[in-house]
Amino acid sequence: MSSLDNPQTEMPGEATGKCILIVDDDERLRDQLARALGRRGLSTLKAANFDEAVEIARTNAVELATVDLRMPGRPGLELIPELLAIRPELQIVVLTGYGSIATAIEAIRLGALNYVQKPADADDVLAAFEKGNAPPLAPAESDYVAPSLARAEWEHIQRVLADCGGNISEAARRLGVHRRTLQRKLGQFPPKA
Amino acid sequence: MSSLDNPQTEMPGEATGKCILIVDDDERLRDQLARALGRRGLSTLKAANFDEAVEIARTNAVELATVDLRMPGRPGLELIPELLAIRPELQIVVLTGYGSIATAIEAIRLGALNYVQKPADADDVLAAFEKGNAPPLAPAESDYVAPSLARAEWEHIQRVLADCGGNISEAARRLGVHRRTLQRKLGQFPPKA
DNA sequence: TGGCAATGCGGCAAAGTGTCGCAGGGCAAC
DNA sequence: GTTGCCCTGCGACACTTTGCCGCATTGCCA
Repeated sequence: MSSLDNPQTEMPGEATGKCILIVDDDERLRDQLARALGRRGLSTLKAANFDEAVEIARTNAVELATVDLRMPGRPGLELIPELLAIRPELQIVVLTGYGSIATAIEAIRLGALNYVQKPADADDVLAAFEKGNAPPLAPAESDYVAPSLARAEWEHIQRVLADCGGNISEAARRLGVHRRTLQRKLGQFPPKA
Repeated sequence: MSSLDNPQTEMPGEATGKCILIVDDDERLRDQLARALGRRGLSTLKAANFDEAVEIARTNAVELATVDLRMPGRPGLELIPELLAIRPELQIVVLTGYGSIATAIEAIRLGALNYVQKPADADDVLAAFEKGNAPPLAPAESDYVAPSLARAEWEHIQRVLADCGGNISEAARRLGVHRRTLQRKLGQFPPKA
């Protein structure tokens, strides 16, 4: 258990040393992600909304960006072409709470590199940049098999919960289940498959 | 209630008269879709796998195509660049049983126009072609609200069931629930939201 | 300091689920 | 034909989960 095999603090990857802009309206998530990415050797910049992001992109030589879809003001989807207009070489990964195939497609069409659903940690984000740069047509066969009902339910719960900033009561309302029930479900293990 | 407003048989759309290639290994679904599209004024061609699709694309002036991801032999994802190499103007919509964001992104990267999950009828497919041709970022904010747990479960069940060709026993196995339970769930109403 | 909302947890009736079994239908091999 | 296999629908029953109550505690904000 030496520090050698600790992916938390030592990440090879091509991203090391690059400058990344993190756009998210949730301050806690933003700071947490920034800190984690900083620990992996990236230099980080933060923006809470459309205008801040544009301003920072104009004045800093950012190379990577993560963009939250849902923000007060103009949505993250609109930010993608805007950022690309400023810096055409920018690699953008969309990071969203509750993701849908429709918005994922939109994001890719608009020039995003990849699309990640919360909850996502720094490693997920970095992996998304790498996968986005890899040549396409890699998808594993595992993508072709449907998850079990329990698994699908758990994933959906996690997404909505992340989208509610961890607020169980709010998530329960959105999910249309009783708070007590959600609470009990969360106490269970994540189903394997 | 005149026949005027019957979308089943009278569809305006720009697709009318075009030649569409339907690639799907499930003969029943393929024929059904072909018939429905034919009724809407398209001329249809059918293929059951990679090789048949390539052959038909070579010898026919197809303008549109729907491609199933999962087929015996080479998967539909690989078919996309192959078809585009033969006919660069071809507009391809991916039609898949159980869809994931990952494969949707791959499909778009590979040049597909859009991505539709089964169960999908002819109108869904035509709508996908139209949406794919529309400029991005027009619509869609409605995608931002999470479906209820019951709704999400129902949608997942429908996808897997479609993927199993309507075979309830098989779907139950894949979903990890008892056949009797699936049977009971299917007897319920589709949840509204 | 008093609302207000969120959290965790106990308990209980109601609803849902797993697991039997049985009868019937379609289909391919013998 | 008939044997075997798998699918389907449905009834019954024990067991689990859910909805819904309550209560105590915590954090926030005016």
